Amino acid sequence: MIQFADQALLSKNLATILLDAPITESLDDFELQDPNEEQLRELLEKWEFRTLTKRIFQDQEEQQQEESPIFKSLKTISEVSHDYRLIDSEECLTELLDELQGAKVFCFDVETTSLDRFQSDLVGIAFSSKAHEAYYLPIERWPHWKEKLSALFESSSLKVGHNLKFDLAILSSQGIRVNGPFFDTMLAHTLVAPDQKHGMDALAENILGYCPIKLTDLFTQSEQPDDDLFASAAQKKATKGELDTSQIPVEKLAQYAAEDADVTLQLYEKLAPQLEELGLSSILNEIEAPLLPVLVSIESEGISLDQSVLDDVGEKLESTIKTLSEQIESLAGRPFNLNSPKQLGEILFGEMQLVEKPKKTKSGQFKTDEQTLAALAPKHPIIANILKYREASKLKSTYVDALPNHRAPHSQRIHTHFHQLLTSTGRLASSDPNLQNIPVRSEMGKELRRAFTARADGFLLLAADYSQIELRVMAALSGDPAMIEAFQNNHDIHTSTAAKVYGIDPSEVLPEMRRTAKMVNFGIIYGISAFGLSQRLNIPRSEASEVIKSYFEQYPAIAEFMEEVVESVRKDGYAQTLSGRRRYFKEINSGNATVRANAERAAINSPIQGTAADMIKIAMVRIHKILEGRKSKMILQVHDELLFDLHESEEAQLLPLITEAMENALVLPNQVPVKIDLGTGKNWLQAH
DNA sequence: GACTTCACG
DNA sequence: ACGTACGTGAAGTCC
Repeated sequence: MIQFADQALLSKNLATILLDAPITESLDDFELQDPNEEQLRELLEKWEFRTLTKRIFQDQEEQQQEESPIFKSLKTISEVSHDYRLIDSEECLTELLDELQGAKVFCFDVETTSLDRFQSDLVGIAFSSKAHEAYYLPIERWPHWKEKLSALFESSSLKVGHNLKFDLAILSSQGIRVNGPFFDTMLAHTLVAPDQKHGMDALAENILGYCPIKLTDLFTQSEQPDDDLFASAAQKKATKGELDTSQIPVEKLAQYAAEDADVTLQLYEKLAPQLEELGLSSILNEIEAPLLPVLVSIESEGISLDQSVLDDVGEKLESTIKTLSEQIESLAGRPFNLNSPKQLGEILFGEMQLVEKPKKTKSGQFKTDEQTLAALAPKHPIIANILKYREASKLKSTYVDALPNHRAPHSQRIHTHFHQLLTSTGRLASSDPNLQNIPVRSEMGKELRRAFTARADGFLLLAADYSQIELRVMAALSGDPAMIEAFQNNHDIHTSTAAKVYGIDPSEVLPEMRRTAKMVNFGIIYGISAFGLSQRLNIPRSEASEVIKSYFEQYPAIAEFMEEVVESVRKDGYAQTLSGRRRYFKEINSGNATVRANAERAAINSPIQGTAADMIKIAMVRIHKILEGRKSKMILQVHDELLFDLHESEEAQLLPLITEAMENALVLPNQVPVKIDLGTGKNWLQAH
């Protein structure tokens, strides 16, 4: 029941507060002068007690005022009622199970001692299947919790959670099998509003108008629970250590955990229809949600790292770095920090004056990137040494030195984090460590791939790559007959392009021509410009223009496709992949030509890169099912490649199954075939 | 924390 | 006249 002491005062202050608030829809009808009780009630229901008090408190804190009348009056408003229960008896547990087993949808949220998925203990699990109602089960008090709950997790109910990858990882490490379907409110919100924040607190406030208790607040000790809310806000930065939830009294934690589960379920109820309205449900239901357990599995498997290989490569790099530093400093005439682009720029262009007018970066420093330096190589021997130093130094610090620190204590393997919807195109991203940018292009860099090995004797690494996937996607989306024909006849696409562009027979294509054609093909995917191409190929812009013109004459449908994408983004505001994944471009109609051109290139690239991402994600889901119950495991995804720890006994059987799953994950339009290259070996280098 | 550079697809 | 290839993450410097 909502009550308030001084209606007039309350409404005035509420209006002030709410005008700054993100939820404004209900304010349109809000009569500021004389709000009636009904309107206030509506607002209060939307915002709830804690959200309001938080805002008022912040306001008061900023102005360093005494406790305001509004503050006092709000204390008299009762919270929107909820029923959060600590499961401390068999009766209560039975009640939970009865309720959840009958529910088509329920939400759960695990509480742990740490955010590290491999070094945290399970403390408790909260459940909710109805708004404003939730249960919290403390693991400590239920030694046989697995037997009690396993059927629930294996049920076919829709499992809702926020950042489910974490919860699934924790439960999986406990040996609990959790069956889908899943609905992750974080993923859902990322699809619905990619530019906003997706943390639960942000969502609770922006979507539900509700401000949940912060976990950090539970650590502040207080004699009077009533004052916690206000005391903790004042000292919110006081405690920022380990968030070990097992240190919190169970009754307190129960309220927090239950609230999270409750809020998450309420978020699901809001987000599911939004997703449906935008036509994004199938992306979540058919691709991203099924991918969750696959990523959990990949991350938990990890990959073996052979330290002796790293040591060998590291030693070589070390001596290269030492020799080169000495040579460079002697050529420069004085010692300086080789790792500082600023200092290097001053040496090369300030002191040595290698060029008339050196290129500058945005902030006015001398440019010293590889492209700039490579052009200066003939001018002075120091340049070649600097480039070699840069390469060695990069390999040493980013890979040789850093990778071993990521070895997990429990497995001695490397477990990357995959970010499912971080990118704007739909690709995965990998971090801590990033295993999607392990060197392969340079000879020295390649050697590092020998350090990534099969898990044990009897296993091999299998690399399965999509061949030219983005060009195939572009051929399919554009429907260009010439490019489609090249793929259907399994021709080398760059040679074929060179032959067309130069008007010669494929047999007459010289390596240089093929190289140019390859750059053009890539350039097209990136939303080509004559300037960009001329830079990469080191040719005059006029020449680049000619090549592009000839390209579009040979592949007219590709030119049309590019225009159509830009046109539809101008009209609808977004580009989409074959599966309907969207990316919005608000700058597509910018008055600034540069900004607009950037948006246009990104818009052209999006459906291509994004469709390829859709395809491999679907393939991963399919392959994960195929591998169920087998020794072989999927262990990595690198955009167009999947890496497996393959048991030798399963090789003959699995290779065709994996190939089929990848080839047919997403059927491309216009009969464009999809091709897979396979390779095996004891390490990642050999597997290619 | 911004900036620069460079590893990958 | 302007200033671009698309998408990422990490390490190092420097303020």
